[in-house]
Amino acid sequence: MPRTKGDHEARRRDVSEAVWRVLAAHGFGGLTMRAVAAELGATTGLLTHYFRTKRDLVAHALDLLERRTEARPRRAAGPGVSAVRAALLDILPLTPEATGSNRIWVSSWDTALADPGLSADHARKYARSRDRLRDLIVEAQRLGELRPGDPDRIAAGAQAFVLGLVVQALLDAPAFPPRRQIELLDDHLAALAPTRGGPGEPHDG
Amino acid sequence: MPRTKGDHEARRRDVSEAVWRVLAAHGFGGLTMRAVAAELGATTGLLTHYFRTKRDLVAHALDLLERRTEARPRRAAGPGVSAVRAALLDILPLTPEATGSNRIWVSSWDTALADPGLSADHARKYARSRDRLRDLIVEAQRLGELRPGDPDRIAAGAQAFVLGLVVQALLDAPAFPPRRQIELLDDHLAALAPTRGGPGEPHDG
DNA sequence: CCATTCACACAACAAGCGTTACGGTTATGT
DNA sequence: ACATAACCGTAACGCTTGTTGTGTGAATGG
Repeated sequence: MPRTKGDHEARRRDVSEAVWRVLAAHGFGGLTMRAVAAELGATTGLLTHYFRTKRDLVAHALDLLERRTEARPRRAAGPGVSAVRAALLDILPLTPEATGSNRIWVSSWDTALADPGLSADHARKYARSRDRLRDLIVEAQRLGELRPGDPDRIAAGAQAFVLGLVVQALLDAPAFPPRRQIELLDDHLAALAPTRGGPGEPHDG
Repeated sequence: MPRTKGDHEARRRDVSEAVWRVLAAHGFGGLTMRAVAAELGATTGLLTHYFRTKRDLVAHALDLLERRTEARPRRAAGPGVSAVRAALLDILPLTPEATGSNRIWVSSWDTALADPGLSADHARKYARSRDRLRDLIVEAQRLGELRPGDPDRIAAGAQAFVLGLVVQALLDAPAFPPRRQIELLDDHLAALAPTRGGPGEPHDG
């Protein structure tokens, strides 16, 4: 019975992608039903057919963006500090696609800060990311590629650094081209390297 | 002739402070003329009397916030790494007032990213802050309290770190109380300390 | 003490918003 | 083939928005 065969969920994906494009271009302040519909080459009738309310529409778009970001192909890397580096590189806006995603997340903070529920969602999201990073750091420490120290703190520090770098790169792209972002990330990692001759050498047992 | 004597500029300050309060509470998405007027205990008639348009109103409020932030009393500190630490501590949301200011700036990124002109304003602002930080870092290096290395890069790294920490602290206040923020900042600075026995010891000339 | 002028409340405006109702078209199941 | 139901364009709704115009009261200058 459907005009386009039963891929109801595929249509919702199309709509969400239009939401992403509008958000990346005009932010939450410019996100209207009509703008999304126009971006999709359709009318608001389509939108309300697939989403009850604007809130649902945005929630689905952000949820899908998060899951897609989480499921995207990751940079391959050996264990140790190399894996930490790869995980952090995966966050930075080094490609147009990553730039778009990051733009959306940064923009979403305005709405999130005004709504405790959304703030909690974001907090959970970043806490999970921090935990994953911590595991990689523990492994790198075990291999003696990172100096010893509370891995939770090192993870929180690295995450803060990368997050701030994302913001800088978005607001001042010319000053933070990919090469510079990578350079700064490597500086940060170098500062976490084991001190030569001090504690933190590889364990051997 | 004025009802309240000629402090035209003082009234504009009052209005701007109401804007700050609305922004800190409801973000840019909740910033309306009526909301500002209500916060002020007045009507929109007052607002339009002092500002031609909403754009002017917001611009003045943010401009004033920036100047006030820049002119506020700074943490006293000796020269060297202590001054770097103090400058970075001055940015973090360690007090309710600093939390409010940071909330506003983070929220403003949504609007800024959608407008190249505003993005450029922000870029200039952060570049200036980075330059000031760089000067402090150069001095700390000269005193042998910071390891050698391109001071511009160290400044950019420290600024990114602090900026990201601000975001984390705002979105997840329970996980980042003042003590934890300071702890993480000190971790970052410790990682920049001169390596014992390596290069970077104090010059004596 | 009167004319003037600033300060601001009040009310109205058009435009744009999210949302709802409806109707025509099209593919499917029987 | 026919009934059915999903798809979605069209149009209207009530509401909120930024902005404008008008009017009133208070303070001032001559």
